[in-house]
Order: sequence, then C-alpha cells, then structure tokens
Amino acid sequence: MRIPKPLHSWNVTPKKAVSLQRRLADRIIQDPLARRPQYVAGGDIALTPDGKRLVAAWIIWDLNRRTQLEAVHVVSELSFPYVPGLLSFREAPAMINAARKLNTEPDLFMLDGHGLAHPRRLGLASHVGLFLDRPTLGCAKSRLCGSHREPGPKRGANVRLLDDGEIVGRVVRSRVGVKPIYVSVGHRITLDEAARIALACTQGYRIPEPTRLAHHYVTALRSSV
DNA sequence: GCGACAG
DNA sequence: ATCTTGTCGC
Repeated sequence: MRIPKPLHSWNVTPKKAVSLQRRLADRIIQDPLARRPQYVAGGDIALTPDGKRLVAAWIIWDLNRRTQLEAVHVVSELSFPYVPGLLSFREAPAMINAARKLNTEPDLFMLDGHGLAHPRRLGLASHVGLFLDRPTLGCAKSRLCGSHREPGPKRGANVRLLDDGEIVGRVVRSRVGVKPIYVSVGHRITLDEAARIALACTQGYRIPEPTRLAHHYVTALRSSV
C-alpha cells in the first residue's frame, strides 16, 4: 500500500505533541464512506517481553466472507512513553509503517483506541487516519474522556458519548453481558457508520474481529521476534 | 489541591 | 500494555 509523505516528525517532546494534536484536529473529515466496506483492516500492537520493542500489525478482515485475508507486521524500538492522551506518539509510527506492507487496499482501518473521543479530538485512530489519508475508526475498550449513560443490555444497544457538550463517540454493547466498547470517528467516516460497522464486525466476542484478530496476531509474535 | 487517565 | 491466582459459568 502506498502512503502519503509524513505530516510531521514523531521525534517530539510531550509538550510539542500536544500542540501538534491541536493543530491537526481540525483536519479530520467526518464524511460518509465512498462505498459499503468489504475489506476492514484491524490494527494492534504488543510489547516484546523485554519491554523495549513493539510489534505492530494489521490484519485484513473480509466482512462479506467473514474470513481473514492478510496479515503484516513490523518490529520497532519504543521511543515514546505511555502518556494518557498521547498514545498515538507511541503507537502510530509503527502502525503507519506496517500499513506500507499491505497488498490489499482496505476500505477502512479499525484501531484499538479512540479517534475523536479524545480531549483534543485527535486520538490514535484520527492521527493514523490523517497520516494514511484513509478512512479510520477508533474502537476502544475503555473511556478516555466524556460521559454517558449505561447502554441497554441487548447486543447493539448504544448511547452517545458526550464530552464538553460535543458528541464524540458511541458506547456500544457488542454482546450481551459484557462491558460496552467505545466507538468513535477516526477520519473520513461518520459516527453512524463507525458504530454500525464496528457492530457488524463483531462475531460472538466483545471485540470486533479485525481488532481482535490483530491482537491475537501480535500476541503470538511478541515472544518470537 | 484532588481525581481521572485509550494502550 | 504486561503480570498473575483464583474463580465463575457454559
């Protein structure tokens, strides 16, 4: 897959990272997808046992056939600490490099983290979306900002995630009896589409298949690479 | 000053 | 994210 030239350097201080987020946030586009997605890329990372490197990977999920088509990965040195709100500066560089290895062009990229549901509206999914200039959505396992009511108990029940008076995401019950997932716009997609597709991608587990399979993939790789 | 805080 | 023992439920 061919990707655009980098929008900025990743070699920044946390202070500079915050200013970059403020500058990039207004570039996020919330437009409908060009077509109904078939190939959904799911991305995730895992740390090596020594905690010094990270494995970043993408798998491609065929939403029509319900099968995995491709899996690619890269290994890189950790160069940024985990700071709540600055996750993309730790994980995005490797995720973006791994995307170059994809042979199939995905219709959509799903990331393990938030998109617009971020204090400065530029979570991991949005940041990666801008760098790839592709549709992305964020699917996180827990809340970073905002507040919401408890969604109903049925699969598919969902409520809005509100932060500072803005609708920044949707809290979706992906399965009966489990904690809901947090879906938000990454880039070039609408919130309705993001929530609908994230749910359509779940196959009997709390986590949607693209992200779930990517997690399995990196977890298997971390010990042998 | 005191919590909250994606992965 | 990672580590980690027991425990609950199908």
